[in-house]
Amino acid sequence: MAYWLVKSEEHIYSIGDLKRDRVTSWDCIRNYQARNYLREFAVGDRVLFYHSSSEPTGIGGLAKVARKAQPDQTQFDPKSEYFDPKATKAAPRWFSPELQFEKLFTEFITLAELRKVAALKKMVLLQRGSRLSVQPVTAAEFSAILKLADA
DNA sequence: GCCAACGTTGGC
DNA sequence: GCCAACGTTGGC
Repeated sequence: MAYWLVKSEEHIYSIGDLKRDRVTSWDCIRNYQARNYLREFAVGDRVLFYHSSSEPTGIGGLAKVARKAQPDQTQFDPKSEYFDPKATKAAPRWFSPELQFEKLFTEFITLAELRKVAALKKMVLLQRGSRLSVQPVTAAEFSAILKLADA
């Protein structure tokens, strides 16, 4: 089983929204490295849900991969802001897995708190200038974060 | 709102 | 294939 972290701007789609929806298609990702990771998502993988552009920023809870990545439908829709004229149904460019709500942390874990944890020093999220919106997480990092969340 | 860091685009 | 210009992300 693999572990991941996905970022979402809180005001656009929050862990609370995922709790309400129960399941959502993780679409509109338009970055090749993130896309490559999304294609590695396997059913049952666990996902840390990170809020960016929030006050404070940090990890709000957990999700689980409910379905492996399928072609992201927004790339085919000329009316969508995420339309990609170079994508075709035969050769889709962008993919989206489905995420299922797992839990809301009772204690939101802020970025500042994450930075204080020695075991997380090498976490992708905490590296200088890390803007990637889909990131791999190691098993050790994942369990250190669960411990912080008391989950 | 600022701006550093990074990704993407496109001319050559 | 290089690289300058430009756009975006995201913390502060």
